[in-house]
Amino acid sequence: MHSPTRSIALIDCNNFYVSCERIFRPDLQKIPVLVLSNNDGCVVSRSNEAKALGIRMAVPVFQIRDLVSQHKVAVFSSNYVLYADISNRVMATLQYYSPVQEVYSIDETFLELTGFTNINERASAIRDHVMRDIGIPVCVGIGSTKTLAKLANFVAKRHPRSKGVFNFNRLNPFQVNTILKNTPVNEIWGVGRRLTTALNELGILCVFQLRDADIASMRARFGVVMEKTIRELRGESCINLEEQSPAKKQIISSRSFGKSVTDMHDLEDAIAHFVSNAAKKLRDQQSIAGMLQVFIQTDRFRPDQPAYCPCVSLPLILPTSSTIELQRLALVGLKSIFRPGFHYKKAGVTLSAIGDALYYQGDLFAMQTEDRELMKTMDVLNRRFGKGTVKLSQDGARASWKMRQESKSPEYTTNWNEFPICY
DNA sequence: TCTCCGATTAGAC
DNA sequence: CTAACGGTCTAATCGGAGA
Repeated sequence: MHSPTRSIALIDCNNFYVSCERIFRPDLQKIPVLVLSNNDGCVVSRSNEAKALGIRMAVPVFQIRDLVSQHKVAVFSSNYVLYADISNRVMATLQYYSPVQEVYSIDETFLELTGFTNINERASAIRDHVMRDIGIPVCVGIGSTKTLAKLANFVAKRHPRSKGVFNFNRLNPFQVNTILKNTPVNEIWGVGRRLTTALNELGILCVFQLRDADIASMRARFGVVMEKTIRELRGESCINLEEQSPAKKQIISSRSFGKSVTDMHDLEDAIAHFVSNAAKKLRDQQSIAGMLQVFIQTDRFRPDQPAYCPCVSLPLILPTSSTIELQRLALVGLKSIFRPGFHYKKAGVTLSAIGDALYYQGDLFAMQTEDRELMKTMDVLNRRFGKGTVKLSQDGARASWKMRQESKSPEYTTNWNEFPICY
C-alpha cells in the first residue's frame, strides 16, 4: 500500500513590503511603489507597476533616479517594525488552516494540507481571509514536496488566470511536463546565479531537464543539495517541514553607516548598540555565547580610499548573554583593531559558540546573578514600554553613524504616537 | 594520509 | 545641495594544520 500524495502549500505574500505600505495608503494602489534596503541603498520590494517599468530587484537606487522621478514612483525606506507586525498578523491567521505550519520567512509560510478535502477551495479561502482581515494579497502554491509547492507558488504569481492558487497535484503528467518545460531552472528553490550558469553550460535550461537529469552524476558534480532538489522535483520529499525554528548558531548585528565615520567614539557608540541588539536576540532564545567578534570596515565601493577591514575574535572563558559583559569585551576588541585616519563605512559584531543558557544556570561561575537580574529587568521594560526605553550609556547615543532613512512611513500599528488619525 | 576546524562560498529572502 | 551599492543566517565545501 502506498501513502496518499501529500499536499504541501506555500503561502507567499505578494510584493510584501510594498503591500504593507499600501495598507495605509490606498492612494498607492495602482501606481509604482518601491521599498528600499537599509540605508536607502537598494531596491528590495517592487509593486507590479514598478516591475513593469523595468526596475530590477536589488538595483542601487541612485542608478534609477531618473526613472523614479519621471514616473513619479513612490519610494519608501524600509519600516521593519511595521513589516514584522503585519507578518505576525498574517502568520497568526494562516495557522487556523492547518495544525502544521512552518513560518519560513517574513512573508512565507508552508502549511501541511494533506488530508483536507477541497484543497483548492481551502487555498482560496486562505487568500480571501488574509486579504479581508489584513489587506495583504497572497498566492498559494500546492505540491507534494516543498520544492514543488514553491514552484507552484511561482506559477500562481505569474499567471493571473490561476486567481492566486495553483495546485500541482491536480495536473496530469502531460500538464506537469508542459509547465516544467516552460520554467527556467533559475526559478527553482536552491538554484541561484552560480548554479544556473553551471546548469546552462550543461545544456540544462528548464526545470523539466533538471528533473530528469541523472541523479548520481548530478550529485557528484554539484553535491547533496542538488540531489535533494531533483528528488523533490520528482515528488520525493527530502526537505521536512520544520515547525519550530531551531536556536540560532550565530547572531550578527551590523550596519552600514549613513556617512563615513572616523571618530573612535562614534564607533564605540555603534558597536555598543550592535552588542545590545545581538545580546537581546541571544537572551530571547535562551542562549549564551562563547565567542564575540568585532569588525569595522572602510567603504568597499571606494577604491580611491585606503581600505581597512579588520576583525577580532574574542573568546569568552565563561559564556554569557549579559549586554554589560559583552559590551565591555567588544570595546576592548574595538580598541585593538581601530586605526585612526580611515573612513569607516560599516561595523558590526558576531556572537557564536552559542549554547543553551539552562545548561549553565547551575554553574556558580556563570553570568553574575546581578547581571542576569538586570538584563531580565531591562528586557521586561523594553518589551513593555518600547525598544530603547532602557539601555546602557554608550549604546547608540550618537547620531553620527545612524543609517539613512529619508522616506520611512509611520509605525502605524505599533506606536501610538504614529497611529493614523483622520480628522 | 586522515581528520579536524576555521574560512569561504552559495543560496535564500 | 551632494553622494549614493543591505543585513542575517545556514549548510556545504574548501584547504591548511597537525596527528
